[in-house]
Amino acid sequence: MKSGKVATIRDVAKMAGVSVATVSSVLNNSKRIRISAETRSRVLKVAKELGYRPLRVAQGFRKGLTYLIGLAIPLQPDTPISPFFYEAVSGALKAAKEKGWMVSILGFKDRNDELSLLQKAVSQRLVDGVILFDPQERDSRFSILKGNLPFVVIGRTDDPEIYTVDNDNFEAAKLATQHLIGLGHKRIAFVHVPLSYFTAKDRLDGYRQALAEANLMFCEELLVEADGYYGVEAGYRAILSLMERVKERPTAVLAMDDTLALGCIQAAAEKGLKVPDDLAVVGFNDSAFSPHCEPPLTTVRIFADTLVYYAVDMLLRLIQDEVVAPSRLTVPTQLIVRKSCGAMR
Amino acid sequence: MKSGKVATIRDVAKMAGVSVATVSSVLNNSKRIRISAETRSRVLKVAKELGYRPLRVAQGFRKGLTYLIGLAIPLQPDTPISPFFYEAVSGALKAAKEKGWMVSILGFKDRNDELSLLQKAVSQRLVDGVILFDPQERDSRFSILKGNLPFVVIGRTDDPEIYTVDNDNFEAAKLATQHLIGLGHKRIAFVHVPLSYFTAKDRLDGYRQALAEANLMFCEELLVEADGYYGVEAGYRAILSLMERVKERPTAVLAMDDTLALGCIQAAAEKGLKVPDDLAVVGFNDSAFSPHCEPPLTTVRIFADTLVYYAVDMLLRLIQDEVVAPSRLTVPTQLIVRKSCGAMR
DNA sequence: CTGAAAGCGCTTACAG
DNA sequence: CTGAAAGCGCTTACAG
Repeated sequence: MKSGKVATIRDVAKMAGVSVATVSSVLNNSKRIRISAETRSRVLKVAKELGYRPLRVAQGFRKGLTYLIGLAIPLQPDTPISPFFYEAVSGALKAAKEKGWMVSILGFKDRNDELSLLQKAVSQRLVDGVILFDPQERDSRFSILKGNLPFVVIGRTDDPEIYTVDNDNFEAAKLATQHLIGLGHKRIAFVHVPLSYFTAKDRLDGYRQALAEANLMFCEELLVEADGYYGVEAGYRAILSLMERVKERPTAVLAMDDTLALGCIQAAAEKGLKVPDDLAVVGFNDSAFSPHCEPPLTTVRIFADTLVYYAVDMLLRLIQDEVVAPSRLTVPTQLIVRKSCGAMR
Repeated sequence: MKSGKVATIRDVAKMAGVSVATVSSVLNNSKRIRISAETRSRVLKVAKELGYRPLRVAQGFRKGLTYLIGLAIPLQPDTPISPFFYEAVSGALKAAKEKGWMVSILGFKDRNDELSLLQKAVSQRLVDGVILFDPQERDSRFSILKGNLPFVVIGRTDDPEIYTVDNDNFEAAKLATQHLIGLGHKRIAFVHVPLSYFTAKDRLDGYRQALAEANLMFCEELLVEADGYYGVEAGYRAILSLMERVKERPTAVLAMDDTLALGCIQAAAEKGLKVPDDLAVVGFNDSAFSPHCEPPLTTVRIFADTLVYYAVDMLLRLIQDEVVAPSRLTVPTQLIVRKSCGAMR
């Protein structure tokens, strides 16, 4: 199972009767240097005959590159599968492939694990750059990377120097809320993750803006933070605790994720509330189960692949010291109306 | 955003007053060589002070390694999300991390794309080894890799020289079929992917074995090949076409994947058949939507993370020329009973 | 027990 | 237009 011997640049040079420098120049199309058409075609022919391709590690070593982009992704076995990251990988791969880079998954269990991973990525130069997800306020990941390893964040940050690609969370939440308002709802709960996450903050702002524009009162009591970050269980507990402490029940709920939304549906069923009649539910992410759960879930689709495609494209420019025009990109979202919001009656 | 200067082994050697060879030996704990405790601790101290960690590419280049494992994974934007691969990545990461390797996703669109990717992986040594999925008869991927790049296959193969880790498809399908037989079913349809895939072949065998042991007749007409490989649509079309051409309808269906099973449920609903009363349905994979669809899907869970964990572990031994005891490992599966099979009434 | 040196396979100034 | 040489940062025989 050991690898066979492969031709090196020296073999090609020898067989073509030129120097290794010439072979390298031909193969890399370096404009720095002009090669006669005759020499060029001879080199190309020999290279082809020998099946020669430059070793990636050798090139990388020489140029101080790994040709690897790292995706820092949470990967706990017990966590609900997130199609978001599957799509994210897909988008990253597409952008990387176009420029000859590869994608490596930097999986971590928790925040500390992520930090030590990034530390390692910096000190050992495991990758040429990193894509980060889910930025928070005073995000300690940034200080590890800043000045040491190029990175692009999926989401929004405070720091204008940081390159980001974000979906338009403000607009998305505003649209979803307006959709519910249009359906006649006045008391709309909002199930969110901690507001230290910019995503949560922005969606809350969009939610409030929609209420304000409709002249509806914003009620602090209709906000509830899911205790387990994302997940069906967390959504279940969140909406139940809200129901218990509130005098007048909400007639609709906007949840920051489909898993949270699903938890709300299950809690409603248990309380004898029908979805969407007694409680309209809208989620985020258009997860794999969303079209198939009962009732099918109205949700805001995030284009994770597009998001990450642009992020990796940006990152590769940073790595190659190209001029990167906008430091922050925004990708729109899409409201997918199904039955759980009650619009399809 | 450029990286700052990092200490090299030479810096450490100079500051510790030793040679680079000594620093390397200390840091790598090479037993080949004995270092005085005093020298060792001095080197360690200096290395720590300078925050020195050997550059991964430099080490790799020297040793002819990339420290990268490639996962050859299908990645079409329009394909249903497969939690299988998400779990697979998770398992690969775990095994790789334990031995200091990284995981790179080799994403491809179709078979040809995969072949050229593997070709590139070989000629440019993009990775040290590859994990392959979904083996077929006369699988052309093997000839590209054999003798050129170590690889382990998730699934079964004909070639005894190839290292494999497989879930027990025969037993899984047998158990699922027996479960349906136990529920009183005699006409059980089997929706499968092309039988050139060993997974399909083995499951068909398990299905037949269960029928035989229960003295039920095997009816060729109850077999149907999904035309679009996997996917809800494919399952939908498959079961409908079977229903049309068969004189007596099946009362149950075993589908090779949850997406296919879901398609069967939707087709049944359209035909006015109730699941599970008129048609019991069992799938494979325990997908994200399976607990949440209507009715919740009975399914055979595949432990993709375990499967790939062992595969990567095996692969790393092959790469490091360690003795690899068994060349083929089998991981059990688990039948998860929900409502779609009718056992929960 | 430790050091000096070779060399992994490339690319890139530098000569000519 | 092309070649000879340096060197990226390590590890590993080889001396001593």
